[in-house]
Amino acid sequence: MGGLRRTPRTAADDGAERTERQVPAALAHRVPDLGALELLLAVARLGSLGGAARELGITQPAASSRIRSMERQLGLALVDRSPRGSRLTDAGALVTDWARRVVEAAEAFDAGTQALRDRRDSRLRVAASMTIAEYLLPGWLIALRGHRPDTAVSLLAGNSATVAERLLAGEADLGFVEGVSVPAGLDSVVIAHDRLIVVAAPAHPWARRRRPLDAAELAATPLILREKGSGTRQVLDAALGGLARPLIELSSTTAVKAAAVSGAGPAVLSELAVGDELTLRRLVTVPVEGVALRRALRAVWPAGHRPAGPARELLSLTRSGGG
Amino acid sequence: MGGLRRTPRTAADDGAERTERQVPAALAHRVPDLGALELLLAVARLGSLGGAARELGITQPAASSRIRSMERQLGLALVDRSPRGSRLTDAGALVTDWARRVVEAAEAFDAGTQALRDRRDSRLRVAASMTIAEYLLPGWLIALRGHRPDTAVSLLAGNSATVAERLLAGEADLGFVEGVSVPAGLDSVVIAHDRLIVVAAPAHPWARRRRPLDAAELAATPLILREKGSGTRQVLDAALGGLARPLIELSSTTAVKAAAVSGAGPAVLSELAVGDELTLRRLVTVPVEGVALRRALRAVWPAGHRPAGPARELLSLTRSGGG
DNA sequence: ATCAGGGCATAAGCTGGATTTATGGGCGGG
DNA sequence: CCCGCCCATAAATCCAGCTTATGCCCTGAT
Repeated sequence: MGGLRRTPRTAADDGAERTERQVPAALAHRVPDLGALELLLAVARLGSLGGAARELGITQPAASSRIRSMERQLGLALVDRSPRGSRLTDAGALVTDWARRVVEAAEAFDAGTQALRDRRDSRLRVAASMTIAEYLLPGWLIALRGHRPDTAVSLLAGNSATVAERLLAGEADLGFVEGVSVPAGLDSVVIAHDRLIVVAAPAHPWARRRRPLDAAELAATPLILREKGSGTRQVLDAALGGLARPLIELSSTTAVKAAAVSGAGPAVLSELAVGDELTLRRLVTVPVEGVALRRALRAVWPAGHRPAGPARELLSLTRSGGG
Repeated sequence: MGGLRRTPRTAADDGAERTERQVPAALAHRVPDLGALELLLAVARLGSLGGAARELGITQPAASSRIRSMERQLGLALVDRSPRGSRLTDAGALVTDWARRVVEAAEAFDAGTQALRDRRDSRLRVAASMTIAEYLLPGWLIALRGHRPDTAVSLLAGNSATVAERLLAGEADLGFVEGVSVPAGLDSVVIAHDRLIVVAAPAHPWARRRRPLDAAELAATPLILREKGSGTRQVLDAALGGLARPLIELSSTTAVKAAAVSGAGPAVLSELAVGDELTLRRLVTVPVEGVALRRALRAVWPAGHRPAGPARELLSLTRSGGG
């Protein structure tokens, strides 16, 4: 039914010599598409298939059929239909909760890509460091959309220097940086804090360590690190007195995570970046003491030009946020 | 193009009297489907369209066309093609990071629904309280799948009493509960901790509160709560001495969140449940002091029957996890 | 120099899933 | 007792994505 429609030719031909993948079929074949998940959320909220259909701008039979095929695909009864409405089954309630998380991630994706696209004619131009753009900004944009639905936002992501440059050139209205120091010519306010943590693959000796690492041990061990100049690296170098020894230097958080997961060595990363890896136990935190790995996340703007209008709105959404 | 194909008839007919929705078009029309996102991740990892196509079991032209149409849909150049491979553009790297979060949520969805479906013939039968089933278990299942790909797991979600019942009836091998006490006849181990937090809509007076609430104030104020008998409610009642005053009682975490977001009043919820609402600032935490709102999450099993085989495996994955 | 190989693009044909319109059957309130 | 809301089924349509079949580009080896 919902599975592979036909054995793809490539798989049939060289299946013998190909190494078997962990995931036998693509995820997309086992997970309903976003439209179906959205529909399910609407049904849960409104208590009726027809109502959900109206909200999404499709007809009632379309909604009915789509829910039904989702139930077939999952092999689960999700909604109890009755002549006076539809309610979620127990399984349906749980599935809907998981679906909600997928949809929320998709909303963040949407908000992010939209900002990346709207480079021109936008009312609010934001420049942000990579970590903030990656992990925090989409959520802020969704919140902003909730308060001011018609504010088009554009996003430029880069390092602290780029952010400062754009702000000073008048090409951005508000910036976000995570470094240790505020670039010259900018005013700032701390909006949140973030901690760097030491992580290692579960098989690494440090993963079983009880006694916290101290600065000397950390400085003496070669680590998987972001490149010099990144916000993360700056903080670490400052905390250790410029001594961090790189095992490898990589240019993205993702690459650092991947290297650490593969067991190449311990890494230092923002706690924002490793949530999933920790809960999946692909990485383990290594306790550390006596090292100042907390860092401030700051909103910045050209000195003297207090944010106004949409920029002020966004700023107020971010302050005292998470972290 | 990717947008609305045609104005749906319902929208054309009664658009005038319908209240305008926040979201003008369905999310699914603005976000590439999961297959495309998976493909993008594969391209990022492998550095070639053809390689990604092979990994997903499709042909190279299909991958090429799909990436291209995703770029058109998003209005962004995501990959730099060259005669010797493809690399992500700067925008592409950011988009890929956001895409990864969508795919991870989809993986959790898949792991969860699969466990819900595999009720029969599974090698490991898990019973879990709602909160754990909702927020933690899918991640554990993904991790377990990584270590033991062929372990079929079935999930039964319920309250603490149900979990105990199933374990004692031999219908489940391992359970997870979040209550204050361990049900009779079960052995247990604490695998993590969770805190209950008091939240309110940003417009609520408590949202601006600096001085922490104390137990007396909390007990004196009507709160949005889960029903009596839920793990959350048990902990709160115990912490306040059985005094929690309900403003409304609702039967799911989701319903409690929705009520709190809508401004009906303050609510008490697990911190696991409100991550997104806090970062989106739809809810704000209210500081509390002198109330023991920390609770243990426990793995449980029939007294004397130490988990073995797959159950032991899963248990070891969950211990010293997050929290 | 030349050729093989990996990588990407374009074109044409096919298929399946999702949608729409049209219609029918249950249940409950005025 | 009938009207309204809700859901299901049936038939026709349409589009998005897939496959096969080629062609071009670049690189590195012979």
